[in-house]
Amino acid sequence: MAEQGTSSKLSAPTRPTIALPPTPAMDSLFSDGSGLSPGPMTLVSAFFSNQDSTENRPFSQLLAGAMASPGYRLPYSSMDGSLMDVCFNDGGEKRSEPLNFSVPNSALFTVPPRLSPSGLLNSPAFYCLSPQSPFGISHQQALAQVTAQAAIAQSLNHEETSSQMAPSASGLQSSTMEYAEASQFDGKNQPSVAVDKPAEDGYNWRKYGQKPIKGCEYSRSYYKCTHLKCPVKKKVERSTDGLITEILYKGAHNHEKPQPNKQGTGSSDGNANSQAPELGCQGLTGNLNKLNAAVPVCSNLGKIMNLLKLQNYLDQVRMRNTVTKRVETKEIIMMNRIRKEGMLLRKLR
DNA sequence: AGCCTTTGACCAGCG
DNA sequence: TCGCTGGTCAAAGGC
Repeated sequence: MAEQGTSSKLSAPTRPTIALPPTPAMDSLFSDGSGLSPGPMTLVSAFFSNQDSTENRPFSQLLAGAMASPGYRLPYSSMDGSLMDVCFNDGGEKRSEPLNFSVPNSALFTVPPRLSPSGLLNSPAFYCLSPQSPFGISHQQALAQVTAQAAIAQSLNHEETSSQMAPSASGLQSSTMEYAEASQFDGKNQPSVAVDKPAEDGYNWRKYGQKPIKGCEYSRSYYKCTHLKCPVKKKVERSTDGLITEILYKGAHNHEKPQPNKQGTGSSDGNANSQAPELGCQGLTGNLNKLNAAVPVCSNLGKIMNLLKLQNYLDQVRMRNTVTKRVETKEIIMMNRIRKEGMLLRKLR
C-alpha cells in the first residue's frame, strides 16, 4: 500500500530540544596543546562554561543553563562509538548520519517519565553505554548522585511531564520505534555476526545487494524486509571500518513487528537471534533508544538525562583517546563536584 | 532444508 | 548513443 515512491510519509516526531550555553568549538577541547585528550567531565565542564568565565560553575547551574537555552541537541553515540544522527528526510525516508565532533547534532536523549533514573542506570543497556571508568568508580556509580536528583525532579515535574508527553505514545510509534536503530550495532561485542547486521529494529531484513559508493570509502548495503509482501527497504552505508554512517528507509511496514522471543515460530528470522533472552547491549540499548525517541524532552529529568547522555558520549570520546593521569585527576575532581552538588540540591529540597 | 550473505551481472535513469 | 551510477537480481556458497 504505502509504497516507497508514494511513500509512507513517516513524519518526523517533533521533539523539543534543549539548548546549552554558547560553547567553545569542540575542536578546541581536544587541542590543549599537550596533545592529551580531556576526560569526559573535563569536557563537560568546558562544554558548559562560558569562554570568558574562568570560575567553575556549579553543576546545578550547568543544569539550569541546559534547561534554559533552546535549540541545542546533544550528541547521540551509537554502540559502536560512531556518532549518529537519526532523522527523517523528505518522502518518508528516515536517515541516520554521522556526526562531526564540532557539530554535535544528533538525536536527543530523552527519558520517559515512567522510567526511573535508577532503573535506567541499573539497566544493562545503560551499563553497556557507560563502561567502567578506568579510575575505579564506574560512571554509573558516580552518576547515581545526579540521578537521585533526577528522581526528585521527576516527581516534581510529573504533572508537567504527563501533560506534554501525550502525543508521543501511539501516534508516533510506527516512525519512532525504528527511530534509533542505527545506533544499536556494536561491533565490539558482536564482531563477526553483527558486522553486517546494521540494526535491530524489531523487523527482519534480508540483504540483497551491496555496492561501493563512488568516490568515497563507504559501501552501501541494501536490505529488504523479509515479511511477506512488505515493501520496506533500507540502505545502510558503512565506512571501511564497519561503522554505520547512514541508514535510509523506504516505505512503511504493512505488518506488525515479529515477536522477538517467539521460539520455533518458523520465522525466517535471522535477526530474531539478536533479540534472544540474553539481550545484549544491542537489544536493550535499542529498547532504551526507542523509549528515548518516543518521549519528548519535557522535564528537568529529561535535561538531566541529557547531561548523563552527554557524559556517556564523552566517555566514548575519551575511550578513543589516551587518558592521562592528569586528566583523570581532573575528572575525579569534577565527579566530586557533582556529588557535592547533588547533596546540595537534596538539601535545598 | 531453508534462510542468509556475497558478489557479479543486469537494468534503468540521467547527463 | 554512450558512459556512469544507483538499485536490483540471482546464482553460489555458508550456516
